[in-house]
Amino acid sequence: MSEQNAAQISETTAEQTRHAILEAAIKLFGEKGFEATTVRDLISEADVNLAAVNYHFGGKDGLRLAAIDHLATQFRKNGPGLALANIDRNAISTMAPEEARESLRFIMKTSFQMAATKGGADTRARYIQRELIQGGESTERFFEKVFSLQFNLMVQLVARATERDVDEELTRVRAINLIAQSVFLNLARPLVLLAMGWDDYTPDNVDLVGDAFWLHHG
Amino acid sequence: MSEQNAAQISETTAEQTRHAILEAAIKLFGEKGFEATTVRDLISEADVNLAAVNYHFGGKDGLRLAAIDHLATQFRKNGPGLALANIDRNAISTMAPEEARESLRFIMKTSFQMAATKGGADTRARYIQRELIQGGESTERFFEKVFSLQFNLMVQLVARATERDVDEELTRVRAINLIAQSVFLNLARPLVLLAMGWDDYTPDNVDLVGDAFWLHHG
DNA sequence: ACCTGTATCAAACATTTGTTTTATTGACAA
DNA sequence: TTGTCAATAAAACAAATGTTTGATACAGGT
Repeated sequence: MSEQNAAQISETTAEQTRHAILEAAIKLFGEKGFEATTVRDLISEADVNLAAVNYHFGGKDGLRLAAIDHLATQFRKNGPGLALANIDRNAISTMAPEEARESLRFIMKTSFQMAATKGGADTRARYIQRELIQGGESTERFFEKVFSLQFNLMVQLVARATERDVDEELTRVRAINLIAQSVFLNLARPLVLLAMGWDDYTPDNVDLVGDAFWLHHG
Repeated sequence: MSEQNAAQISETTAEQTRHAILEAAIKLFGEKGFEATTVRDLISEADVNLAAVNYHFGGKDGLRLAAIDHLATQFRKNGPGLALANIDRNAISTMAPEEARESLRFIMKTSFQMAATKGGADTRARYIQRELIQGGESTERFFEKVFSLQFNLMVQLVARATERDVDEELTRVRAINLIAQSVFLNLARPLVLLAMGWDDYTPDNVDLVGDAFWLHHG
């Protein structure tokens, strides 16, 4: 166990810096965007040495990809996956439309609430949503690691809610349009606050938004 | 008229460079983002001298604001405002719900179609949508110059479609959620294409999307 | 005690980036 | 022709940025 201990101990302290850098990356990339965030911003936020980013992640671009993986792990545990986890996946195919709609509304409210609430979850969500629109490798990585699974569950629920088939493109686009509403309200927060005349997303505001999503079928 | 002519002629050629730079800015800011676009990228795209950006707009930041103003003008003529223009604004308040819904669907289809179709309009839309999420001065500028007017019309239509009051916050959020769907499908195009298994927004795809927006009331 | 390899640190490096400077052009008026 | 002034062009500048280098600390194994 000797060499394991050696590895363990050194990796433990190293893991702290790795973690600090990843958290800083998610925070700053989410707030200001990837290009606008400098390596010196990152190491200042994480309180580590300048060379640490290159040493541990091979560079700024490497950090970007590592941050997605890091986030994907967290996201599966604490993200909207949590809301989806309460749904019995095997039961979806036999759900009544009304029940599927209720599940969808619950998921929408919960995921938006988590994303909009201050305290870490919001910057994480903001980072993810920035990557979504970026295109390129990071978007593909995020899609397969995080988005794909949950999206398919949404599609199944929408299919039941609208009494249509899961394979229909219309069903899939409708699922996207549900996600769009939640994402936009977070990503375009500055504009939404202006349009609503709000100063911030208060609990009351979040409640109201949760009831305003369009999700009935036509 | 002598000094006017002098001004006119020189301003004419100068206006060409101004215009070329503005178009390049909208294109590149939309494609890559503001920070990721260098002044040298811009002058290369516009085929003008390096100093031209600073000479005409005072700097990269000045160009950003000027591009919004430039876009606001075009947008009022050729943007979604066109779709809204077909609606008799005075008639909205007495519209039947069904008629208001039809108007909304028409606006959604038309504006998405224009934004998704290649040929200039798409990069313009992408630029606008990037500014929306940016925050800060540019977002405020865009909100008051472009978004505000059209948003209020949407609110009025949603109010009629859902038979609720224009002053209700629920009505306003619902209007935002309509816009969200169209914006997201354009802005998150890389993700949407992955999720749908599409290569691009073909006319058929655009048609399908146009029918998939959620806008019935509940 | 000595060696080994990982991790951290300060300093420096090579580019890139936004901006400025200086010179030149070209059109129009006198 | 000559002078004037807005516009353009090429070169240079200073600051910022991602990355690399060489030295040092330090823990664990021999």
